[in-house]
Amino acid sequence: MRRSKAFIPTTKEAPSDGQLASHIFLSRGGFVSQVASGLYNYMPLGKRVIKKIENIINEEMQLADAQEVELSFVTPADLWQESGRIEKFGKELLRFRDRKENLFVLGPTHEEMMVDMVRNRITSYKQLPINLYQIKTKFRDEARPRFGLMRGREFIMKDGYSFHSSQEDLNREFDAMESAYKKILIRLGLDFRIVEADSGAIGGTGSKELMVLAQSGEDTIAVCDTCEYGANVEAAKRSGRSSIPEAPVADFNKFKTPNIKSIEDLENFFKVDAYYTIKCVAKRVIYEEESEIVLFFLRGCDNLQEVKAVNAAGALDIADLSEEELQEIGLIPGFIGPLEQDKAKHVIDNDLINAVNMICGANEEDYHYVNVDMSVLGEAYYADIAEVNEGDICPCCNGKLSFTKGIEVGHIFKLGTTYSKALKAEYLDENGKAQPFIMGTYGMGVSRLVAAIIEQHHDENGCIWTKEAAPYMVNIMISNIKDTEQVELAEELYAKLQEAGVETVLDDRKDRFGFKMKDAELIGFPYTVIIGKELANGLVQIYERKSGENSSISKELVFSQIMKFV
RNA sequence: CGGGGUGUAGCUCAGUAUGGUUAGAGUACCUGGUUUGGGACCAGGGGGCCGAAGGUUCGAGUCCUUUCACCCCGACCA
Repeated sequence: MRRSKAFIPTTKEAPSDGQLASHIFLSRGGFVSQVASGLYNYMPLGKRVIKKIENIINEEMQLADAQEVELSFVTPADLWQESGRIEKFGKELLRFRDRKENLFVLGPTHEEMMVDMVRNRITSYKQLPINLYQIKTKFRDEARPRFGLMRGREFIMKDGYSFHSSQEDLNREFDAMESAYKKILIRLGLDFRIVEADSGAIGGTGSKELMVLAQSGEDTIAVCDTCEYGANVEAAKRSGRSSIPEAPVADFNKFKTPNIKSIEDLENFFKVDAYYTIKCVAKRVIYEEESEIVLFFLRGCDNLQEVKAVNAAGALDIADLSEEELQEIGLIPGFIGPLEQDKAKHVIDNDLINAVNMICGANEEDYHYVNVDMSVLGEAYYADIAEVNEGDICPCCNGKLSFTKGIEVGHIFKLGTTYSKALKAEYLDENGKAQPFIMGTYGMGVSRLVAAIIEQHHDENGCIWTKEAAPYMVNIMISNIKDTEQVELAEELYAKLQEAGVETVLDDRKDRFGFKMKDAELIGFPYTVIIGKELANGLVQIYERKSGENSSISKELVFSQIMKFV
């Protein structure tokens, strides 16, 4: 492409709403432009990068025997009724009616549609397994789109669904998809981690997220410093703590604790580590039809992990509540304890099973119990509801956990029969008996990957594209367009590279050296061939964007050198 | 959905407290010339319903009311 003819509107100035490097540079570099909140146009460079990523996905999916399809973007609301997700998804579903007043939904993900396509067409176990996927625009009416392509409302996603006649076969496919996804991210040059995750509203087990490591990531993940274990904090487990403080010595007693309401107050008052205190986090737990107050008890040094809490309560959601609401049911905020009290449902963290030497609220104004032995509770409801802390011991080895931030670019999980049952999608097994499909689902955010690559690969001057994702591999920069010798060599090299199948831009604009170099750095071509004043000595330079290194080479050798690099 | 902020040239922003020539700057763009190794210089030029609607006033970018859009923090997020 001749730069003089290319539609690549770069700007010196960052958009006023740019927060992240990816947003700023993709916008300044002329890759994307915003049209409304969470909606973006892809300009030529952006479109090329999208295609690069799609091609890699397609190649790896083919190797894994997955078949590409394309489902209608507009989906009948009936299907969403059938699966029950029209309520679950809520306002994120963009709904509208056609001229005949039929209700439709813009697809935010396509489980229902894919199941609908397969049901009554795949009818025998002999036709299984099958893995179908598409790369398609999705729409979720996010409450708050942000960070450019990272969290848009309209976005491009690869979503795949597999159908099986046994759990074992699903497990096999799941592993195959995990390794295919790994390959894709490796090819894109990303530093990532596969972590255990919560499966969210879709339901299912064996949920894993592919996280690109970046400080700007929206997810916090716990990783082990010794083994491969990694998990979203929403799901992270621990086997213990790196150190357990010395236990306080006391007899069981009810103790006057005037106005001592917080864990911090207790620590100071009793001179005891928060580990030996019991914290009560009261929440309103919301179910499909009703809601109730639930008391979550944990060690004072831990925090409630809300996703775990929702799962433990078998709820749809949880919400904060006020002190007044607690008082209404006879609880005294600051002094709530799990003993001799059944004003609301209790969920107690696993780490408190048989815990001893504990201090907890006495359910009486200004009183706490000391030296509580939790085993006196007998049969209580225990669950894992605490968020792991940095320094906790890995559940898989003896390493320590630490936190890092990640961008979720992929999510795979085993759906089981959630959708096939709801939508009555069945096949006949060996015995001629109808069975619901056992399903897996595999998602990868294509447009989000564009942003994730830049989050991980940029510097203060702009984008640094990895080779497999770069919109163009080589930029040939003519320093002085009036120098016919420079122009001739550039044209010759341009023709040769194009013939060799190397995606090349020829910067034949009339601008000056500095301007064109800044522009090349902003766009982030992996290589720029500088044809300039050194040509008088028979030399040109190859500038490598990643290292910033500029190496001189004779004009005769530049073509073969470039071919070696790409 | 709660809290806060911003809408003026393609882009980044002044101007709005205190209403008063023809609404400004930088940058980008067009023409001509100079320049050509790190976002050049000179000269000339085009580009605006000041987010929208209503109101107050002799007069509104500026004051009042309504509304829309976008951004930030939070809630939310397969």
